[in-house]
Amino acid sequence: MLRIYNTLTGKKEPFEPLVPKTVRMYVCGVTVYDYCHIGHARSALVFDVIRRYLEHSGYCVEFVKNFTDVDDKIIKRANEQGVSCDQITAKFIQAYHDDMGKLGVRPASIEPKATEHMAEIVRLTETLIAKGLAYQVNGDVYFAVPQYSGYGRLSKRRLDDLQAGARVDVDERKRDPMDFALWKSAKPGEPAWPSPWGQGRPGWHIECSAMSMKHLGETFDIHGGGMDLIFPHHENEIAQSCGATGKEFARYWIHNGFVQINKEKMSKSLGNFFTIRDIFEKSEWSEEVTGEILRYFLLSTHYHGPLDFSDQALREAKQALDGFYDLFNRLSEAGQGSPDTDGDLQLAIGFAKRTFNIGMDDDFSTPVALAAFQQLRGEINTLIRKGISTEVMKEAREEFRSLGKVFGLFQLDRWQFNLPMRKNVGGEVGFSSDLEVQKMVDERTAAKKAKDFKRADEIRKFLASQGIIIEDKPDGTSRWKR
RNA sequence: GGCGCCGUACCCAAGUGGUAAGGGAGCAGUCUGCAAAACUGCGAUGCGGCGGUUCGAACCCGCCCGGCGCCUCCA
Repeated sequence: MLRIYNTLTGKKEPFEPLVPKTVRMYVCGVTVYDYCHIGHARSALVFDVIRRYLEHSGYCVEFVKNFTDVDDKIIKRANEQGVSCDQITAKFIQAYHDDMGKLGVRPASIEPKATEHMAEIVRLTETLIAKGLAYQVNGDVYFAVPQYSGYGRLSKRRLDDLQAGARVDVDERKRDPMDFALWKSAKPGEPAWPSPWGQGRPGWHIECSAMSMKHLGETFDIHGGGMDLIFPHHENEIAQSCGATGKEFARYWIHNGFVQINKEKMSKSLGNFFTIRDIFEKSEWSEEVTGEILRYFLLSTHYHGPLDFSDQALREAKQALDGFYDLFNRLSEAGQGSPDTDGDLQLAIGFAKRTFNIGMDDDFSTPVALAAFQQLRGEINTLIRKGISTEVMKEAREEFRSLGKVFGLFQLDRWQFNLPMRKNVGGEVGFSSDLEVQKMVDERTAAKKAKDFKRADEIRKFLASQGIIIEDKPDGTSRWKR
Protein backbone atom coordinates (compact mmCIF):
# COMPACT_ATOMS: atom_id res chain seq x y z
CA MET A 1 0.00 0.00 0.00
CA LEU A 2 1.48 3.28 -1.14
CA ARG A 3 1.72 6.02 1.44
CA ILE A 4 2.50 9.64 0.59
CA TYR A 5 3.51 12.55 2.75
CA ASN A 6 0.88 15.19 2.10
CA THR A 7 1.91 18.78 2.72
CA LEU A 8 -1.74 19.67 3.18
CA THR A 9 -2.15 17.46 6.25
CA GLY A 10 1.48 17.25 7.30
CA LYS A 11 1.17 13.48 7.52
CA LYS A 12 1.93 10.37 5.58
CA GLU A 13 -1.34 9.07 4.24
CA PRO A 14 -2.44 5.99 2.34
CA PHE A 15 -2.78 6.89 -1.31
CA GLU A 16 -6.14 6.27 -2.88
CA PRO A 17 -6.80 7.91 -6.22
CA LEU A 18 -10.21 9.37 -6.95
CA VAL A 19 -10.72 6.97 -9.83
CA PRO A 20 -9.34 3.50 -9.13
CA LYS A 21 -6.22 2.57 -11.09
CA THR A 22 -5.90 6.07 -12.51
CA VAL A 23 -3.74 8.86 -11.16
CA ARG A 24 -4.07 12.40 -12.33
CA MET A 25 -1.13 14.56 -11.37
CA TYR A 26 -0.05 18.10 -12.06
CA VAL A 27 3.42 19.44 -11.47
CA CYS A 28 4.51 23.04 -11.73
CA GLY A 29 7.14 23.27 -14.40
CA VAL A 30 9.46 26.15 -15.07
CA THR A 31 9.28 29.72 -16.22
CA VAL A 32 11.08 29.61 -19.52
CA TYR A 33 13.47 32.55 -19.47
CA ASP A 34 16.77 30.81 -18.73
CA TYR A 35 18.54 27.45 -18.67
CA CYS A 36 17.58 24.95 -15.99
CA HIS A 37 19.90 24.28 -13.09
CA ILE A 38 20.40 21.14 -11.09
CA GLY A 39 17.63 22.17 -8.70
CA HIS A 40 15.13 22.10 -11.54
CA ALA A 41 16.61 18.77 -12.53
CA ARG A 42 15.89 17.35 -9.10
CA SER A 43 12.28 18.43 -9.13
CA ALA A 44 11.72 17.15 -12.64
CA LEU A 45 13.42 13.86 -11.89
CA VAL A 46 11.63 13.30 -8.60
CA PHE A 47 8.24 13.64 -10.23
CA ASP A 48 9.35 11.62 -13.22
CA VAL A 49 10.29 8.78 -10.89
CA ILE A 50 7.04 9.14 -8.95
CA ARG A 51 5.18 8.88 -12.21
CA ARG A 52 7.20 5.86 -13.30
CA TYR A 53 6.68 4.11 -9.99
CA LEU A 54 2.94 4.71 -10.13
CA GLU A 55 2.93 3.18 -13.59
CA HIS A 56 5.12 0.34 -12.37
CA SER A 57 2.53 -0.22 -9.64
CA GLY A 58 -0.19 -0.62 -12.23
CA TYR A 59 -1.70 2.84 -12.33
CA CYS A 60 -2.55 4.69 -15.48
CA VAL A 61 -1.00 8.13 -14.95
CA GLU A 62 -2.17 11.31 -16.56
CA PHE A 63 0.71 13.64 -15.97
CA VAL A 64 0.51 17.35 -16.70
CA LYS A 65 3.49 19.66 -16.39
CA ASN A 66 3.17 23.26 -17.49
CA PHE A 67 5.45 25.88 -18.97
CA THR A 68 5.01 29.40 -17.68
CA ASP A 69 5.59 31.36 -20.86
CA VAL A 70 4.22 34.76 -19.92
CA ASP A 71 5.85 36.52 -17.02
CA ASP A 72 7.80 39.60 -15.92
CA LYS A 73 11.15 37.85 -16.12
CA ILE A 74 10.50 36.75 -19.68
CA ILE A 75 9.54 40.25 -20.72
CA LYS A 76 12.61 41.63 -19.04
CA ARG A 77 14.87 39.10 -20.72
CA ALA A 78 13.31 39.78 -24.12
CA ASN A 79 13.82 43.51 -23.72
CA GLU A 80 17.43 43.03 -22.64
CA GLN A 81 18.17 40.97 -25.69
CA GLY A 82 16.02 42.95 -28.07
CA VAL A 83 14.00 39.96 -29.14
CA SER A 84 10.38 38.94 -28.75
CA CYS A 85 9.04 37.03 -25.78
CA ASP A 86 8.11 34.22 -28.13
CA GLN A 87 11.72 33.87 -29.20
CA ILE A 88 12.84 33.67 -25.59
CA THR A 89 10.25 31.11 -24.57
CA ALA A 90 10.72 28.98 -27.67
CA LYS A 91 14.44 28.87 -27.08
CA PHE A 92 14.20 27.84 -23.47
CA ILE A 93 11.41 25.35 -23.97
CA GLN A 94 13.66 23.66 -26.49
CA ALA A 95 16.56 23.85 -24.03
CA TYR A 96 14.36 22.35 -21.34
CA HIS A 97 13.49 19.40 -23.53
CA ASP A 98 17.14 18.93 -24.50
CA ASP A 99 18.36 18.99 -20.91
CA MET A 100 15.62 16.75 -19.62
CA GLY A 101 16.19 14.36 -22.47
CA LYS A 102 19.82 13.99 -21.45
CA LEU A 103 18.73 13.39 -17.90
CA GLY A 104 16.33 10.73 -19.06
CA VAL A 105 13.29 12.60 -17.77
CA ARG A 106 10.30 11.62 -19.85
CA PRO A 107 8.06 14.35 -21.23
CA ALA A 108 4.75 14.68 -19.41
CA SER A 109 1.55 13.42 -21.03
CA ILE A 110 0.51 17.01 -21.56
CA GLU A 111 2.79 20.06 -21.33
CA PRO A 112 0.48 23.04 -21.55
CA LYS A 113 1.53 26.64 -21.94
CA ALA A 114 -0.08 29.59 -20.23
CA THR A 115 -0.32 31.54 -23.46
CA GLU A 116 -2.45 28.82 -24.99
CA HIS A 117 -5.02 28.92 -22.20
CA MET A 118 -6.13 32.53 -22.17
CA ALA A 119 -9.78 31.64 -22.66
CA GLU A 120 -9.75 29.35 -19.62
CA ILE A 121 -7.85 31.90 -17.55
CA VAL A 122 -10.29 34.67 -18.41
CA ARG A 123 -13.27 32.46 -17.72
CA LEU A 124 -11.92 31.42 -14.33
CA THR A 125 -11.25 35.04 -13.45
CA GLU A 126 -14.79 35.97 -14.42
CA THR A 127 -16.15 33.22 -12.21
CA LEU A 128 -14.16 34.50 -9.27
CA ILE A 129 -15.46 38.02 -9.80
CA ALA A 130 -19.00 36.72 -10.05
CA LYS A 131 -18.57 34.89 -6.77
CA GLY A 132 -17.32 38.00 -5.04
CA LEU A 133 -13.85 36.56 -4.56
CA ALA A 134 -12.17 38.93 -6.97
CA TYR A 135 -12.52 42.56 -7.94
CA GLN A 136 -11.50 44.80 -10.75
CA VAL A 137 -9.54 48.00 -10.38
CA ASN A 138 -9.05 49.80 -13.66
CA GLY A 139 -7.65 47.09 -15.91
CA ASP A 140 -6.37 44.87 -13.11
CA VAL A 141 -8.15 42.07 -11.33
CA TYR A 142 -7.22 40.97 -7.83
CA PHE A 143 -8.15 37.99 -5.76
CA ALA A 144 -9.73 39.10 -2.49
CA VAL A 145 -7.90 36.94 0.01
CA PRO A 146 -9.97 37.92 3.09
CA GLN A 147 -13.09 36.76 1.26
CA TYR A 148 -11.76 33.24 0.99
CA SER A 149 -12.03 31.46 4.31
CA GLY A 150 -9.59 28.59 3.78
CA TYR A 151 -6.56 30.74 3.03
CA GLY A 152 -3.36 29.46 4.64
CA ARG A 153 -4.43 25.84 4.90
CA LEU A 154 -1.53 24.50 2.87
CA SER A 155 1.27 26.71 4.15
CA LYS A 156 -0.10 26.71 7.71
CA ARG A 157 -0.13 30.46 7.87
CA ARG A 158 -2.67 32.72 9.45
CA LEU A 159 -3.61 35.91 7.69
CA ASP A 160 -2.66 37.99 10.71
CA ASP A 161 0.85 36.54 10.75
CA LEU A 162 1.32 37.21 7.10
CA GLN A 163 0.31 40.84 7.37
CA ALA A 164 2.51 41.38 10.37
CA GLY A 165 5.52 40.09 8.49
CA ALA A 166 4.72 41.53 5.13
CA ARG A 167 7.73 43.22 3.60
CA VAL A 168 6.24 43.87 0.22
CA ASP A 169 5.43 47.39 -0.83
CA VAL A 170 1.72 47.56 -0.77
CA ASP A 171 -0.06 48.37 -3.97
CA GLU A 172 -2.70 50.97 -3.13
CA ARG A 173 -5.07 49.53 -5.66
CA LYS A 174 -5.37 46.40 -3.58
CA ARG A 175 -8.05 46.31 -0.93
CA ASP A 176 -5.89 44.11 1.23
CA PRO A 177 -2.11 43.74 1.19
CA MET A 178 -2.48 39.98 0.76
CA ASP A 179 -4.60 40.22 -2.36
CA PHE A 180 -2.81 39.03 -5.46
CA ALA A 181 -3.20 39.70 -9.16
CA LEU A 182 -5.31 37.46 -11.38
CA TRP A 183 -5.06 39.76 -14.37
CA LYS A 184 -2.62 42.57 -15.06
CA SER A 185 -3.39 45.37 -17.47
CA ALA A 186 -0.86 45.68 -20.25
CA LYS A 187 1.82 48.29 -20.29
CA PRO A 188 2.98 49.49 -23.72
CA GLY A 189 5.16 46.97 -25.48
CA GLU A 190 4.15 44.05 -23.30
CA PRO A 191 2.49 40.95 -24.64
CA ALA A 192 -1.26 41.27 -24.14
CA TRP A 193 -4.50 39.45 -24.70
CA PRO A 194 -8.02 40.79 -24.86
CA SER A 195 -10.23 40.42 -21.82
CA PRO A 196 -13.39 41.95 -20.35
CA TRP A 197 -11.06 44.23 -18.39
CA GLY A 198 -9.08 45.35 -21.39
CA GLN A 199 -5.82 44.22 -22.89
CA GLY A 200 -3.63 42.45 -20.38
CA ARG A 201 -1.99 39.25 -19.21
CA PRO A 202 -2.59 36.75 -16.45
CA GLY A 203 -0.99 36.83 -13.03
CA TRP A 204 1.34 34.00 -12.14
CA HIS A 205 -0.93 31.74 -10.12
CA ILE A 206 -4.09 31.67 -12.19
CA GLU A 207 -2.55 29.77 -15.10
CA CYS A 208 -1.94 26.65 -13.01
CA SER A 209 -5.49 26.65 -11.70
CA ALA A 210 -6.87 27.06 -15.20
CA MET A 211 -4.64 24.50 -16.86
CA SER A 212 -4.80 21.83 -14.20
CA MET A 213 -8.58 21.99 -14.05
CA LYS A 214 -8.88 21.97 -17.81
CA HIS A 215 -6.68 18.94 -18.33
CA LEU A 216 -7.34 16.97 -15.16
CA GLY A 217 -10.73 18.10 -13.91
CA GLU A 218 -11.75 20.24 -10.97
CA THR A 219 -10.53 17.69 -8.46
CA PHE A 220 -7.48 15.56 -9.13
CA ASP A 221 -5.05 13.42 -7.20
CA ILE A 222 -1.54 14.81 -6.95
CA HIS A 223 -0.12 18.29 -7.23
CA GLY A 224 3.59 18.77 -6.90
CA GLY A 225 6.47 21.15 -7.14
CA GLY A 226 9.42 22.52 -5.21
CA MET A 227 9.04 23.49 -1.59
CA ASP A 228 9.43 27.15 -2.44
CA LEU A 229 6.12 26.98 -4.26
CA ILE A 230 4.09 26.12 -1.16
CA PHE A 231 3.69 29.78 -0.44
CA PRO A 232 2.38 31.77 -2.09
CA HIS A 233 1.98 29.92 -5.38
CA HIS A 234 0.20 26.77 -4.31
CA GLU A 235 -1.70 28.49 -1.55
CA ASN A 236 -3.05 30.89 -4.15
CA GLU A 237 -3.87 28.12 -6.59
CA ILE A 238 -5.99 26.48 -3.93
CA ALA A 239 -7.76 29.72 -3.15
CA GLN A 240 -8.53 30.36 -6.82
CA SER A 241 -9.59 26.84 -7.65
CA CYS A 242 -11.58 25.97 -4.55
CA GLY A 243 -13.02 29.47 -4.56
CA ALA A 244 -14.29 29.04 -8.09
CA THR A 245 -15.60 25.49 -7.89
CA GLY A 246 -16.46 25.08 -4.24
CA LYS A 247 -14.87 21.65 -4.58
CA GLU A 248 -11.69 20.07 -3.40
CA PHE A 249 -8.76 20.89 -5.69
CA ALA A 250 -5.70 18.63 -5.48
CA ARG A 251 -5.91 15.90 -2.88
CA TYR A 252 -2.24 15.11 -2.24
CA TRP A 253 0.39 17.82 -2.28
CA ILE A 254 3.97 16.70 -2.78
CA HIS A 255 6.92 19.07 -2.44
CA ASN A 256 10.55 18.30 -3.05
CA GLY A 257 13.46 19.73 -1.06
CA PHE A 258 16.18 21.95 -2.44
CA VAL A 259 19.48 21.22 -3.98
CA GLN A 260 22.06 23.08 -1.94
CA ILE A 261 25.63 24.21 -2.37
CA ASN A 262 27.50 24.12 0.90
CA LYS A 263 24.22 23.90 2.78
CA GLU A 264 22.77 26.92 1.02
CA LYS A 265 19.87 26.88 -1.37
CA MET A 266 20.92 26.85 -4.98
CA SER A 267 19.27 29.79 -6.65
CA LYS A 268 19.59 32.31 -9.37
CA SER A 269 19.72 35.23 -6.98
CA LEU A 270 22.58 33.76 -4.95
CA GLY A 271 24.44 32.95 -8.13
CA ASN A 272 25.51 29.60 -6.73
CA PHE A 273 23.84 27.46 -9.34
CA PHE A 274 25.05 24.98 -11.90
CA THR A 275 23.01 24.57 -15.03
CA ILE A 276 22.31 21.12 -16.32
CA ARG A 277 24.16 21.82 -19.51
CA ASP A 278 27.20 23.10 -17.60
CA ILE A 279 27.41 19.82 -15.78
CA PHE A 280 27.14 17.81 -18.97
CA GLU A 281 29.75 19.95 -20.65
CA LYS A 282 32.21 19.73 -17.80
CA SER A 283 31.71 16.04 -17.28
CA GLU A 284 34.56 13.78 -18.27
CA TRP A 285 32.04 11.07 -19.02
CA SER A 286 29.84 10.47 -22.00
CA GLU A 287 26.36 11.95 -22.09
CA GLU A 288 24.62 8.68 -21.25
CA VAL A 289 26.89 8.00 -18.32
CA THR A 290 26.71 11.57 -17.02
CA GLY A 291 22.92 11.39 -17.13
CA GLU A 292 22.97 8.22 -15.14
CA ILE A 293 25.43 9.63 -12.61
CA LEU A 294 23.13 12.60 -12.08
CA ARG A 295 20.10 10.37 -11.66
CA TYR A 296 21.86 8.19 -9.13
CA PHE A 297 23.06 11.24 -7.23
CA LEU A 298 19.65 12.94 -7.24
CA LEU A 299 17.87 9.80 -6.09
CA SER A 300 20.34 8.95 -3.33
CA THR A 301 18.47 11.19 -0.91
CA HIS A 302 14.77 11.12 -0.10
CA TYR A 303 12.96 13.71 -2.20
CA HIS A 304 11.73 15.61 0.83
CA GLY A 305 15.12 16.46 2.33
CA PRO A 306 17.85 18.86 1.26
CA LEU A 307 20.54 17.54 -1.05
CA ASP A 308 24.03 18.97 -1.20
CA PHE A 309 25.57 19.14 -4.64
CA SER A 310 29.32 18.71 -4.95
CA ASP A 311 31.98 17.11 -7.10
CA GLN A 312 32.50 14.58 -4.37
CA ALA A 313 28.85 13.61 -4.38
CA LEU A 314 29.01 13.10 -8.13
CA ARG A 315 32.16 11.03 -7.81
CA GLU A 316 30.48 8.85 -5.23
CA ALA A 317 27.52 8.32 -7.53
CA LYS A 318 29.88 7.34 -10.35
CA GLN A 319 31.67 4.95 -8.08
CA ALA A 320 28.42 3.33 -7.03
CA LEU A 321 27.42 2.89 -10.66
CA ASP A 322 30.83 1.41 -11.44
CA GLY A 323 30.11 -1.23 -8.87
CA PHE A 324 26.89 -2.16 -10.62
CA TYR A 325 28.23 -2.08 -14.14
CA ASP A 326 31.29 -4.11 -13.09
CA LEU A 327 28.85 -6.67 -11.80
CA PHE A 328 26.86 -6.58 -15.03
CA ASN A 329 30.09 -7.15 -16.85
CA ARG A 330 30.72 -10.28 -14.84
CA LEU A 331 27.13 -11.36 -15.26
CA SER A 332 27.59 -11.32 -19.02
CA GLU A 333 30.26 -13.99 -18.83
CA ALA A 334 29.62 -17.71 -18.89
CA GLY A 335 29.12 -19.40 -15.56
CA GLN A 336 28.58 -22.74 -13.97
CA GLY A 337 25.94 -23.12 -11.32
CA SER A 338 24.38 -25.55 -8.98
CA PRO A 339 20.73 -25.86 -7.94
CA ASP A 340 21.79 -24.44 -4.57
CA THR A 341 23.50 -21.28 -5.72
CA ASP A 342 21.06 -20.71 -8.55
CA GLY A 343 18.25 -21.02 -6.05
CA ASP A 344 19.95 -18.65 -3.62
CA LEU A 345 20.21 -16.08 -6.35
CA GLN A 346 16.51 -16.35 -7.14
CA LEU A 347 15.74 -15.83 -3.47
CA ALA A 348 18.01 -12.79 -3.31
CA ILE A 349 16.30 -11.30 -6.34
CA GLY A 350 12.89 -11.84 -4.80
CA PHE A 351 14.01 -10.21 -1.58
CA ALA A 352 15.44 -7.21 -3.40
CA LYS A 353 12.23 -6.77 -5.34
CA ARG A 354 10.19 -6.75 -2.16
CA THR A 355 12.52 -4.29 -0.45
CA PHE A 356 12.39 -2.06 -3.49
CA ASN A 357 8.60 -1.99 -3.39
CA ILE A 358 8.40 -1.53 0.36
CA GLY A 359 10.79 1.42 0.10
CA MET A 360 8.99 3.06 -2.77
CA ASP A 361 5.60 2.46 -1.20
CA ASP A 362 6.85 4.38 1.83
CA ASP A 363 6.60 7.87 0.38
CA PHE A 364 8.83 7.05 -2.57
CA SER A 365 11.94 6.28 -0.56
CA THR A 366 14.44 6.02 -3.36
CA PRO A 367 17.37 5.60 -0.93
CA VAL A 368 15.81 2.44 0.48
CA ALA A 369 15.25 1.16 -3.02
CA LEU A 370 18.85 1.95 -3.94
CA ALA A 371 20.02 0.12 -0.82
CA ALA A 372 18.07 -2.92 -2.01
CA PHE A 373 20.05 -2.80 -5.25
CA GLN A 374 23.30 -2.50 -3.34
CA GLN A 375 22.50 -5.42 -1.13
CA LEU A 376 21.57 -7.56 -4.10
CA ARG A 377 24.81 -6.57 -5.77
CA GLY A 378 26.80 -7.88 -2.81
CA GLU A 379 24.85 -11.10 -2.66
CA ILE A 380 25.30 -11.79 -6.34
CA ASN A 381 29.02 -11.11 -6.11
CA THR A 382 29.29 -13.66 -3.35
CA LEU A 383 27.32 -16.19 -5.35
CA ILE A 384 29.39 -15.59 -8.48
CA ARG A 385 32.45 -16.72 -6.55
CA LYS A 386 30.62 -19.89 -5.65
CA GLY A 387 29.39 -20.33 -9.20
CA ILE A 388 26.04 -19.69 -10.80
CA SER A 389 24.71 -20.74 -14.14
CA THR A 390 24.84 -18.57 -17.24
CA GLU A 391 21.05 -18.50 -17.50
CA VAL A 392 20.53 -17.29 -13.95
CA MET A 393 23.24 -14.68 -14.41
CA LYS A 394 21.40 -13.35 -17.44
CA GLU A 395 18.20 -13.37 -15.48
CA ALA A 396 19.83 -11.35 -12.69
CA ARG A 397 21.03 -8.75 -15.18
CA GLU A 398 17.52 -8.48 -16.58
CA GLU A 399 16.07 -7.95 -13.11
CA PHE A 400 18.36 -4.99 -12.58
CA ARG A 401 17.31 -3.64 -15.92
CA SER A 402 13.64 -4.12 -15.24
CA LEU A 403 13.52 -2.66 -11.71
CA GLY A 404 16.10 -0.03 -12.61
CA LYS A 405 13.76 1.24 -15.28
CA VAL A 406 11.69 2.98 -12.61
CA PHE A 407 14.76 5.08 -11.80
CA GLY A 408 16.13 5.17 -15.32
CA LEU A 409 19.20 3.31 -14.04
CA PHE A 410 21.04 0.22 -15.28
CA GLN A 411 19.64 0.56 -18.79
CA LEU A 412 22.94 0.95 -20.57
CA ASP A 413 24.65 -1.84 -22.38
CA ARG A 414 28.16 -2.87 -21.55
CA TRP A 415 29.54 -1.03 -24.54
CA GLN A 416 27.76 2.16 -23.53
CA PHE A 417 28.88 2.27 -19.96
CA ASN A 418 32.17 0.46 -19.92
CA LEU A 419 33.57 1.39 -23.27
CA PRO A 420 33.12 4.93 -24.50
CA MET A 421 32.79 6.32 -21.03
CA ARG A 422 35.62 8.82 -21.10
CA LYS A 423 35.28 11.61 -23.57
CA ASN A 424 38.16 11.96 -25.94
CA VAL A 425 40.16 14.90 -24.75
CA GLY A 426 40.84 17.64 -27.27
CA GLY A 427 39.04 15.81 -30.02
CA GLU A 428 41.78 13.18 -30.22
CA VAL A 429 40.47 9.78 -30.93
CA GLY A 430 43.35 8.24 -29.06
CA PHE A 431 43.50 4.59 -28.29
CA SER A 432 39.92 3.67 -28.77
CA SER A 433 39.61 0.71 -31.06
CA ASP A 434 38.29 -2.30 -29.22
CA LEU A 435 40.22 -4.57 -31.50
CA GLU A 436 43.49 -2.83 -30.76
CA VAL A 437 42.83 -3.04 -27.05
CA GLN A 438 41.91 -6.68 -27.25
CA LYS A 439 45.07 -7.38 -29.25
CA MET A 440 47.22 -5.90 -26.50
CA VAL A 441 45.26 -7.66 -23.80
CA ASP A 442 45.86 -10.93 -25.64
CA GLU A 443 49.52 -10.15 -25.94
CA ARG A 444 49.64 -9.56 -22.21
CA THR A 445 47.89 -12.84 -21.54
CA ALA A 446 50.56 -14.58 -23.57
CA ALA A 447 53.31 -12.71 -21.75
CA LYS A 448 51.84 -13.68 -18.42
CA LYS A 449 51.68 -17.28 -19.49
CA ALA A 450 55.36 -17.09 -20.44
CA LYS A 451 56.04 -15.52 -17.03
CA ASP A 452 57.24 -12.39 -18.79
CA PHE A 453 55.78 -10.16 -16.10
CA LYS A 454 57.85 -7.20 -17.14
CA ARG A 455 56.18 -7.12 -20.54
CA ALA A 456 52.79 -7.84 -18.98
CA ASP A 457 53.14 -4.92 -16.60
CA GLU A 458 54.31 -2.65 -19.40
CA ILE A 459 51.19 -3.40 -21.37
CA ARG A 460 48.97 -2.89 -18.39
CA LYS A 461 50.65 0.39 -17.59
CA PHE A 462 50.27 1.61 -21.14
CA LEU A 463 46.61 0.67 -21.26
CA ALA A 464 46.09 2.35 -17.91
CA SER A 465 47.52 5.54 -19.38
CA GLN A 466 44.79 5.25 -22.02
CA GLY A 467 42.17 4.93 -19.32
CA ILE A 468 41.81 1.20 -19.73
CA ILE A 469 41.72 -0.99 -16.66
CA ILE A 470 42.53 -4.66 -16.80
CA GLU A 471 41.08 -7.22 -14.43
CA ASP A 472 42.69 -10.64 -14.44
CA LYS A 473 40.38 -13.60 -14.17
CA PRO A 474 41.24 -16.81 -12.31
CA ASP A 475 41.62 -18.72 -15.58
CA GLY A 476 44.56 -16.58 -16.67
CA THR A 477 42.64 -14.49 -19.19
CA SER A 478 41.59 -10.90 -18.51
CA ARG A 479 38.60 -8.67 -18.88
CA TRP A 480 39.01 -4.96 -19.41
CA LYS A 481 37.06 -1.76 -19.22
CA ARG A 482 37.57 1.88 -19.89
C1' G B 1 8.04 38.19 14.39
C1' G B 2 5.07 33.94 11.97
C1' C B 3 5.48 29.32 9.48
C1' G B 4 8.08 25.14 7.36
C1' C B 5 12.12 21.67 6.33
C1' C B 6 16.49 19.39 8.16
C1' G B 7 19.98 17.74 12.37
C1' U B 8 21.65 9.65 12.75
C1' A B 9 29.24 6.88 12.68
C1' C B 10 35.04 10.12 9.28
C1' C B 11 31.62 11.17 4.75
C1' C B 12 26.79 10.08 2.11
C1' A B 13 22.23 8.07 3.93
C1' A B 14 17.69 4.76 5.67
C1' G B 15 14.80 3.86 9.86
C1' U B 16 9.05 7.68 12.56
C1' G B 17 7.18 3.08 19.19
C1' G B 18 10.10 -2.94 19.98
C1' U B 19 15.78 -2.50 20.80
C1' A B 20 20.47 1.47 14.93
C1' A B 21 19.43 -0.70 6.78
C1' G B 22 22.74 0.34 2.82
C1' G B 23 27.00 2.67 0.39
C1' G B 24 31.83 5.13 0.47
C1' A B 25 36.42 5.93 3.07
C1' G B 26 39.78 3.59 6.72
C1' C B 27 42.11 -0.70 9.10
C1' A B 28 43.04 -6.13 9.04
C1' G B 29 42.66 -10.49 6.07
C1' U B 30 41.43 -13.94 1.59
C1' C B 31 42.47 -14.16 -3.63
C1' U B 32 46.62 -12.42 -7.09
C1' G B 33 53.44 -13.00 -9.97
C1' C B 34 52.11 -7.79 -8.85
C1' A B 35 47.61 -5.23 -9.52
C1' A B 36 42.43 -4.48 -10.31
C1' A B 37 37.86 -6.38 -9.13
C1' A B 38 35.49 -9.38 -5.61
C1' C B 39 34.87 -11.57 -0.85
C1' U B 40 35.50 -11.88 4.82
C1' G B 41 36.15 -9.34 9.52
C1' C B 42 36.33 -4.59 12.42
C1' G B 43 32.82 0.70 13.36
C1' A B 44 27.42 4.60 16.59
C1' U B 45 25.62 1.19 24.45
C1' G B 46 23.77 5.45 20.91
C1' C B 47 20.55 8.75 16.82
C1' G B 48 21.61 17.87 18.31
C1' G B 49 20.40 18.88 24.02
C1' C B 50 17.17 18.52 28.34
C1' G B 51 12.70 16.90 30.37
C1' G B 52 8.00 13.94 29.88
C1' U B 53 4.56 9.74 28.19
C1' U B 54 5.46 4.29 27.87
C1' C B 55 7.00 -2.26 29.94
C1' G B 56 9.89 -0.13 25.97
C1' A B 57 11.54 6.11 22.08
C1' A B 58 16.21 7.93 17.21
C1' C B 59 10.98 7.46 16.49
C1' C B 60 5.26 10.33 20.41
C1' C B 61 4.71 15.16 23.54
C1' G B 62 7.02 19.77 25.58
C1' C B 63 11.01 23.16 25.87
C1' C B 64 15.69 24.49 24.02
C1' C B 65 20.06 24.57 20.48
C1' G B 66 22.09 24.51 15.51
C1' G B 67 21.70 24.65 9.90
C1' C B 68 18.58 25.95 5.86
C1' G B 69 14.37 28.03 3.74
C1' C B 70 9.48 30.58 2.95
C1' C B 71 6.69 35.09 4.26
C1' U B 72 9.20 39.45 -2.72
C1' C B 73 10.48 36.01 -8.32
C1' C B 74 12.29 31.08 -7.29
C1' A B 75 12.16 23.64 -8.34
